Amino acid sequence: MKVATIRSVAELAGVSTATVSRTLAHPDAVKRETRDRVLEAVRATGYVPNKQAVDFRRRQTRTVILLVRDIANPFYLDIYQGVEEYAFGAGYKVLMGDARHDEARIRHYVEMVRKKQADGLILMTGSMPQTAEMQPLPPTVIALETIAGLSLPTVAIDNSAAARSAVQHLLDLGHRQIAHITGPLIELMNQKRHEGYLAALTAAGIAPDPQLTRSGTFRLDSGRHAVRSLLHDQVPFTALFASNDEMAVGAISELRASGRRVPEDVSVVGFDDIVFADAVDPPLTTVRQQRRIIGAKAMAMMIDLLEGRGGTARTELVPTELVVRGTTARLAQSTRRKLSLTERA
Amino acid sequence: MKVATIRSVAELAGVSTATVSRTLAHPDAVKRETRDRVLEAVRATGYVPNKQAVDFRRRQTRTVILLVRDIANPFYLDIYQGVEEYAFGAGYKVLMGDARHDEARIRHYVEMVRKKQADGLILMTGSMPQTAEMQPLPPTVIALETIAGLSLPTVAIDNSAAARSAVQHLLDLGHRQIAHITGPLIELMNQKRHEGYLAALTAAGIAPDPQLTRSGTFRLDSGRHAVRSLLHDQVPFTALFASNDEMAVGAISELRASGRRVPEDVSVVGFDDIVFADAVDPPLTTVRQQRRIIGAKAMAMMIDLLEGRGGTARTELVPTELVVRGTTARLAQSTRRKLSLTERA
DNA sequence: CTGTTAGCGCATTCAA
DNA sequence: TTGAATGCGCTAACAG
Repeated sequence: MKVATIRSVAELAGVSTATVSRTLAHPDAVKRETRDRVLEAVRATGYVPNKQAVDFRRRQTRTVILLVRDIANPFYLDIYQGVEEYAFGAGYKVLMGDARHDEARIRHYVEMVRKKQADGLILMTGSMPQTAEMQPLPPTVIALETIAGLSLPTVAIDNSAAARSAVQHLLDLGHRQIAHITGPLIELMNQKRHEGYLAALTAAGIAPDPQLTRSGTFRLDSGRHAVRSLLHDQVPFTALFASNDEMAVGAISELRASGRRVPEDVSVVGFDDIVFADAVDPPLTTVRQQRRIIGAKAMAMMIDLLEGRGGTARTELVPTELVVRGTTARLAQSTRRKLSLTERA
Repeated sequence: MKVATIRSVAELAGVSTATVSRTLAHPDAVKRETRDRVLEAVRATGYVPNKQAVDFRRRQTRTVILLVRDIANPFYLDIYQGVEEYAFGAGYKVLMGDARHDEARIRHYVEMVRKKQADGLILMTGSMPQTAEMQPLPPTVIALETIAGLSLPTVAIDNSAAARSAVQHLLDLGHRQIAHITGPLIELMNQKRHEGYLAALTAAGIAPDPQLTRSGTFRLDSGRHAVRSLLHDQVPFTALFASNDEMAVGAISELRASGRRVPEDVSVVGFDDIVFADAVDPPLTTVRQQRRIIGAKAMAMMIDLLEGRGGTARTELVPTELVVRGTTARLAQSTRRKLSLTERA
């Protein structure tokens, strides 16, 4: 089937293609009468401007790549939603790219910008190849990550403060022996969360016990493993802070398997507030990251960057929020007594 | 910063732009010596072909739109992964569009194909506006859905057989009073699942009790509501089949709240095998849909369609699989006795 | 095997 | 206010 082009419209309306173009882009630069004739011809032909040609001509793609660590992680879905929503409104498209911790894939997506398949890059990976051929960097915004050696517009949360509030909640409930399952500590984000944990304890006059910290991988199983290892080492604890919800869920499952109840015997706090945090039983107390807002903000910064309102590399903080649900409870007297006995023994 | 074009490469190599183009696209249609000179010039200039120009010239976008009902549903994420993976390998891009049960949004994404922003459409919505201006339809593949009045290449599962296997599992465990929480029955998919449920019962010589069927919305809460309404109506049941996992999780949570244990008092089977099916406690018995495979297959069909190996509108079935985990158990003697007493009373 | 030519569909000068 | 002319960057006839 033949698609109408600007030429066919121009011929039908008896004007030049330039006038058709103008009528559609700047209607008030065209005499009323001409405009009506053109619009009528547009209607008659069913003409729809070929966006590919328009974008080519304007040397823009109106496409942004959202590059994430792992596309299968629902966490990024919410981010994507925020990005897409904002982009949709502004007439942009969003391509989600899966980095998979694979340099080649990352490189591929960065290359897409050079190949004019996208205008910019929202990075949610912890790294980026910085070879010479990657220079200069495309318009880039970073979300929730930090990339060593790069200073770019960033939307972030205060990981340390967020972790601290989670641990403070446990302290407020009377807990003193609080374990931490961290994320991979190579990443600054996870170091920050651990710092927050330590800071909360220290501020409460508790000397952090290194035995209480176990490092995980963010995967559910690593939450299980961490608990198993804590129990194996017979480290007493009445509460546990996990640096993400999946590990928290894994931890709870392992605690149960060992005969401990949550929250009666052990309180658990997660991080992220993923979709299922509210659905597990009991519903998970956790630190909420407003992912859609984070996504939308990143896209907004991206558009600023692309459309010249760039400003300098600033960082915008999105607030987090502790959501108290069913996995945390006041430290029970009995537990407290039992533990003191254990300690004395 | 200036980007090298094919012209600059041609000048540096002392050849025509056509030769540069050829060298890159059909290397062996070029004399060895020339080729080397061109490649050297490419290296020297850091030339990368402008994909936008290439695609424009070839009137293709190498982009496919994956249009889903609700982008926030992690279910589609796995589909997306399958689609993206296959597309990545074939040099295609994938744009995920959010239909949100909104005709206007659907129309928008269908329009994108007409505007040459995408080559084709993978539909995962239950409907599609079929106004005159939407004709003719763009290259379209349907996944896991059926759209009334449209006969298009489709990748599907056998919903009826899958549901039947789930219910058969419950029958095998000795259950006779099996409830079904359906998805929205306007959709063929959900009718089919309900048919499978009925067929399994009938084949086992059980007359289905309409009271045991409750319709849900696929959302977690509707699982809760369905159970609440079953209990309120005092319909006895020892097992429950939910047409998706979220409703199953909601149902379990409500069963627990009412003092019933899963699976000791009530067995539960879900549908989908979403990421969290394995993480809830106890892990959910469910029907697995191989979503990545479904996605990949849909993309494969799309490419066939676009690249002319189209064939006719065929349907490919992807097998499902019952995954037995912890929420189903043999009907307990005690329960059986209690129920008979109830029935007699 | 290579160069010349001719667009793809559109937006944007520049003149009129 | 409008039209003619130009070219974005590239590929694909066609001729040589």
